[in-house]
Amino acid sequence: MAIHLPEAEGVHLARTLESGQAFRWRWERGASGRGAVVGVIGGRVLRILQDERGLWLISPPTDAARRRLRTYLGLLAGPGRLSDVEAALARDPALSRVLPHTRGIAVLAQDPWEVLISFIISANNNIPKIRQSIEQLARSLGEPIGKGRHAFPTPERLAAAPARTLAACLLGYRAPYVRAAARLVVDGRLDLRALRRRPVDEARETLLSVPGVGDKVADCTLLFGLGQTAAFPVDVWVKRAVERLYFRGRARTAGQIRAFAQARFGPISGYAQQHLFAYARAYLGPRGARSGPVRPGLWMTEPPRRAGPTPTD
DNA sequence: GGGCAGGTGTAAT
DNA sequence: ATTACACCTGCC
Repeated sequence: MAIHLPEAEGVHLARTLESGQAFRWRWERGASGRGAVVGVIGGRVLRILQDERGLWLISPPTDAARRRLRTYLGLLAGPGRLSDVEAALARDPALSRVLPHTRGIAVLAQDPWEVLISFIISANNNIPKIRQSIEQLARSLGEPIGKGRHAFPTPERLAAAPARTLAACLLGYRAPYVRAAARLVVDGRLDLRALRRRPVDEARETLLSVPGVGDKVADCTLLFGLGQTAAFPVDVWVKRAVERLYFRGRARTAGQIRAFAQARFGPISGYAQQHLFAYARAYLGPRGARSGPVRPGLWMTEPPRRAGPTPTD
């Protein structure tokens, strides 16, 4: 029998799992949020569902899995209830117009090792291929865990993988980065669990020393893997969104965008980033064109009024 | 086919 | 400190 998670009220499962934080979830019937979704958390296969009555853990129906899921959804740690975070964000005029279309995006608390490698792979790549590479990595190097799924590869397995195996995962020029990162962990020179206890700036500097990790990947690791909800990863989409919503469409550097967001959103910058990313993906085309929805997400409703939120300054 | 895709490393100002 | 440029690979 499925287990209900009343504490997940306010979480929009489809928006959360399709927000580009995690890459290993698969919908069983379309991506609309109807139907169950299957993924891997902590080396276990979980099947979950959200309907009008709430969020359900279908399998395995155990208390251990329930705790695992609750942690994963960020319902334990974090800056507070999702609705409180969103209420705070809604005090921002631009975000107040975005939020009705993006509400319910949780910031996941994932394994920092998996996040680090996944986002090294994400660099200059596209999402379908990122997913494919990660899944292939799991199939070829990860422990089988049933239902045709595999755990994310351990640092040891990844560090020891032959070059041809990584090539077969279509990592391309990122393969050496992935292997080097794995080696750092295996050698004990990169302790991701210890990073969780370090000040955010120090953790960031450490991550930046890892091959293949720049500002964006470091911030993704901080936000999705190390519980640093103040982190604000700036990718092309978020850059477009912020330029459009806050700088009248004028170009800004990624550094300027990041500094702006930190000052404006503080400890919940990461949540703001998720909403801005979702907004941009759904409504902003390449180079911030006003051509309307480019990829109308199935979970999106109608676009924001007219051409979208207006600049505030 | 040149450009793009959730950027980063490197060499050059 | 800032700015070009190349880059695996698949897709348009």
